[in-house]
Amino acid sequence: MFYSLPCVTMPPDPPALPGNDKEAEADARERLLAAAQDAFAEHGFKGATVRDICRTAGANIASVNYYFGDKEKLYIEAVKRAHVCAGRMDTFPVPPAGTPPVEKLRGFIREMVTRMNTPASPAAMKLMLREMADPGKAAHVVVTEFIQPAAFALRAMLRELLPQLDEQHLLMTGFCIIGQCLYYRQNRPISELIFGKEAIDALDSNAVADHVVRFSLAALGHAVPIGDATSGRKTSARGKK
Amino acid sequence: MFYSLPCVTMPPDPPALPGNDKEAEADARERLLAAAQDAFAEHGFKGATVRDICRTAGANIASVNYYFGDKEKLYIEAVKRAHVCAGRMDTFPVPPAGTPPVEKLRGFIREMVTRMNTPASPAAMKLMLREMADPGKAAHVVVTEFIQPAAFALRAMLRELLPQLDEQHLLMTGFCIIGQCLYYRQNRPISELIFGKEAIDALDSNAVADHVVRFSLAALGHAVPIGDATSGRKTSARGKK
DNA sequence: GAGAGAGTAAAACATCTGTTTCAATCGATC
DNA sequence: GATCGATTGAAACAGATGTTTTACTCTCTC
Repeated sequence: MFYSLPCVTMPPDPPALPGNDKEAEADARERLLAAAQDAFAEHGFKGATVRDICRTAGANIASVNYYFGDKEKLYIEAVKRAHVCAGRMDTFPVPPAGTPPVEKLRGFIREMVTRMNTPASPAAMKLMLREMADPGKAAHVVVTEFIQPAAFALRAMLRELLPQLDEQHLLMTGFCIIGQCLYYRQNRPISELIFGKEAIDALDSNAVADHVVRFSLAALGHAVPIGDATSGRKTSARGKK
Repeated sequence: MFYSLPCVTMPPDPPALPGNDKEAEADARERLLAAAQDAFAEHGFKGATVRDICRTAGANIASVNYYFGDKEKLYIEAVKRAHVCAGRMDTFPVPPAGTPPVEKLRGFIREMVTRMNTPASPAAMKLMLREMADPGKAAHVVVTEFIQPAAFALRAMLRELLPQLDEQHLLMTGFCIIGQCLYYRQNRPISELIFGKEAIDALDSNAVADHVVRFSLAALGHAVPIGDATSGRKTSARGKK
């Protein structure tokens, strides 16, 4: 199992904060960022108010101007911080050389689903998803540092796995996989409304990861299809191709 | 091909509007709803302003109070209207009796992807997706009338197709399929940022539908896996089970 | 200890936003 | 034509919100 996280797994300390060797009280700037992250995640950019953020952070109204300039710059910084807290996607563990393509893909999907469903910081993940659903000024950061590396890694794996597939179908295949990974978190509230909160809560994160892996690999012909004998864990099941 | 739409395919006239036999000018209430739909779709509930909506609708500020009471009630009505414009999911065409389960599923997925990617009213779809991503007071309507029927229909098909699967895996399988259907529209802006607008625009809606169908059916063992011989269109390819 | 500079506190500002008020207008009915 | 109800128009209101200003308090340096 090569995908043990080598990077941050807990909400990390403020990354490389100058002069932050204090004991208990965090920097005001850092408190503002943390409060902003929560508030923006919960209410969006428009919905969150700087007054509320400052109150939560125990700082004065003027401090957001002092440290960040204005609300929007604070927002962008909060998103940047969130993408670190949520676990940067470009820090995906690299499988050891010689790992079979199918195994690489399996590890990737598992990692993706796991990170989505049990993020180190739920608020950070929520904020990132919000920015993804409605890209604004901060989307560039999220895409460049968080998503694009993962997307390109996935595409490389698929190309290795399906060398005969044209670009467009390769792209769509990646979307099919990512779509599944994103669904559970992106649409969890709605799923709960449809099927009831209990039914959704009952879904174990590991079981979801396993299922998405099997579904995707089966679609690619590298696992036993869903619904077949329960031992559907073998890698290259059918001797086709 | 049984899934030709029997219901609305164009932005329908205001449904059952009392005394609307006029020629050109629409009811002020209807103009407000239309403008609100666009504004809320574009900027969200907080971001859209009643002043802007009224200006677009050519109505007075007081009219939103007069016709709807307040901004939130206008929002709810706009969402209700949107879910009609976007094509109610409970109006899915029913396949003729005796249709094989696989064909039913194939038709369902195709219909779903098509409706998502080429909606009658893009703004309406955008507003619905917004409400789904961040469920508020209007989510209940969207879920009950738009999504739940489709979700239950899908689950019934899957149960018919995979009778030996337990409830949880049935649920997850449905999520895997819906996740793919939703991805392209829900994350189109981000996809464009990652791979470039041209690459995404180049994806034909029909090709996407075909691909999602094949990916899903292959995962269920009812189509040739992705990457196999290009003739992957047969229904029950492998002679297993 | 004086001075400088970083950080904080409280108030004020200007603008925007949802909502309300109240008079004016229009159209049909008696 | 007068009356009544529905609808519209313009202005005003009250509150919230992002931002700025100004004075104050530390802490560190000289």
